[in-house]
Amino acid sequence: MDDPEKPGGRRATVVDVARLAGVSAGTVSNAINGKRRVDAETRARIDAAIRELGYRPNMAARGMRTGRANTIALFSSMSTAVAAGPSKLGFMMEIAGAAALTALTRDVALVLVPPIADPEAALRAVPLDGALLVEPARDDPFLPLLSARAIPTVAIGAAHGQVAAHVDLHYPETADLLIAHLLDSGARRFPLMIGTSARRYYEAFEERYRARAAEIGMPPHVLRVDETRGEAAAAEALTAHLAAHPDLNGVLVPVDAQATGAMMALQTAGRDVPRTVRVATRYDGLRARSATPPLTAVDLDLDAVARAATGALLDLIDGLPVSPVIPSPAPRLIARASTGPTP
Amino acid sequence: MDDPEKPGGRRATVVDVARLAGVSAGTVSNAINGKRRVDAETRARIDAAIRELGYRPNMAARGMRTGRANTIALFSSMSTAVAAGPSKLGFMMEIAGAAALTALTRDVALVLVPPIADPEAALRAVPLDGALLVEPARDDPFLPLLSARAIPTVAIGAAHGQVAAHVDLHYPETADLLIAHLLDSGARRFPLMIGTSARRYYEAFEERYRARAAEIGMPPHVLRVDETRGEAAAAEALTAHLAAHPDLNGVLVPVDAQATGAMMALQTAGRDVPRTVRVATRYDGLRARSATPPLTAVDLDLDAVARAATGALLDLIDGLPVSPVIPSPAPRLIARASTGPTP
DNA sequence: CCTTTTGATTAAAACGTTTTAACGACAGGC
DNA sequence: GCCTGTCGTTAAAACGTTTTAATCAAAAGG
Repeated sequence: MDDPEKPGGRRATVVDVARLAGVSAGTVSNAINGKRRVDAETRARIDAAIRELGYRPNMAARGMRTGRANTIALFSSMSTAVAAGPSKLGFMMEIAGAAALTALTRDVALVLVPPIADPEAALRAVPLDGALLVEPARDDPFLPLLSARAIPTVAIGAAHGQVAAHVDLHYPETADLLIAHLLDSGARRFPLMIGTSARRYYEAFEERYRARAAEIGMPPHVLRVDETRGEAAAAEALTAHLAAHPDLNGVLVPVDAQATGAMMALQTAGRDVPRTVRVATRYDGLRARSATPPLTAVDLDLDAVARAATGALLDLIDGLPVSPVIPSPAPRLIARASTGPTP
Repeated sequence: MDDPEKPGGRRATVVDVARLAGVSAGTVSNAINGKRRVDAETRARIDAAIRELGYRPNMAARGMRTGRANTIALFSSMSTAVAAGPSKLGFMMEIAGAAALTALTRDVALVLVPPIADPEAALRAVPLDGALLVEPARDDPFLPLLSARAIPTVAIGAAHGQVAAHVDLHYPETADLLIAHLLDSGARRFPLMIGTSARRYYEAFEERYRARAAEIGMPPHVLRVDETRGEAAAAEALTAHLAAHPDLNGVLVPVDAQATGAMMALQTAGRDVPRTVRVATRYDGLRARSATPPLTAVDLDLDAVARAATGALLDLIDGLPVSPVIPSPAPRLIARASTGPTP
């Protein structure tokens, strides 16, 4: 089983296999990747030779010939500050795990590209067949590089029209779900806190929030808080808002790190969650689950999302048709203590 | 700046550059990776040609010639069950981020290999120059594959002698630190809860625990709990132990997911943490920080650990001498409310 | 002034695979 | 019995680098 070395010390190559099977190198190649028909009997001889020599194809050589690298990258475009802490890391990594797994089942490796000072370095290091982008901001540094190199790209959850396809994360529906639940749980006056970077997801939340607020006659307050400054900035912002609007009885904070920041502000202000203030967030990660009280959030089924995105990207690379917006499971509300008595 | 295409539509190659610079392909190669001396003036011409054509080397071709893939892999050998939940994910991912970053600064990409049913698939997909293994168990499925392929491997925090080098995670010192702190905070009778898999880190904790218990005359109780069953199993186990030993006033639970499970058990048993029972864990992740009360833990400086491991692996690949045990920062106790009044 | 050494360069080989064009054998249709 | 395909196979070309061995010019040494 472990006989990867030829007597000569060299690793077995396709011509070694060919020689042993009494056949040409081209036929071995065809037998291996089944592009052309090859006689069943010769194929058997070739398989035997492969096993005997412990042959494994040299991927670099194959890649050079085919132009394929069998590699896709997952780019985390969030700012270094956020990524450094465990803030959005959970989101990224839930996706990374599932994406790596589905890629591997199609014999493709997933390389991780964390936020990096010099984005070109990432593309210099390794050849890529495609890229996965998680909720890219409008000014994402990787996007121009990827499109300049004509690397097929699939975005997860957002696109400003710059990518071939993106999987739908249902931003408006998610916003509606959370807003409706806040209203149901008795919140009548609640601000929306979002980040300052240009993300589709913030835009969608703001749009739905303003629309619904107008419908029910709630004065809208949108708090834009620098998400790179994490919990602390969120706490400060909400504290300031509380001073100006003491009558608030809810908060909608989609970014989980900001949500826990908001909770801190509420606690130091002596507000009781959920009795006097309801809090809801978006990403149902460890952060939301382990807050006190646990936060109402939305199950986005990131596992399924990652699988869909990866599958679509691989199809795109293979030249198969891919719908520009890839469907994903509908978001599902997870009601927790932060918006009322737990069921 | 973006002119990656030759008029012909092809991407520029080394011979295109050579032609434009009026020089041979070999010289261009030498100019690029500086193996041989090349005249300053010709080098300037070559650089100009490279810029003009937007030339970027074809990594697959280079890899075929040199045998290098410019790729290392991070293997997460923990069981799928644990990895699926966010349990040990934080640990893994803190390392993944830092490792990917340091690898990129040396023009190497990091590929992520999650636990997978068929470990061979991971190695089939992509050529690897080396591998990083996070706290491998004694029967880690990847180890035999890696050594059969003679892939340089560095373990993080543990080794049963099967790898060339490993970075020291200071298991005994960490155990001593936590045990001493529990004693300082007034705990006199506390069990140790560890997982059931064969990990160096469990062994070290058990050894130190038993030694110290013997010194101070505390009856040792080691609870082995299946870590793949997460919080729930830990809660059950501690509940059972509480029934048999109601006099306990502390718990040492290095695995963070089990620590929060233990907290649940204590809460439902009506125990007050930290007043009547002190709790301490090892990994200072989101989980420990956001528990109520927050858990005393140990700062392992995983960022530095990952940098050290990655650097050593790359050195190993480059044939540089690497010490078999790579030093890393000493562990530092982070006292939190779970072991006494917060400072 | 001849011989050696050195330094910069080059042409060609090599890396291991896939693809192309060509080939022979064999079958079917007339 | 001849033309046409079809099928399986092959030899050779191609992919884009790096490396090797050779070449040439200039400098150094006597």
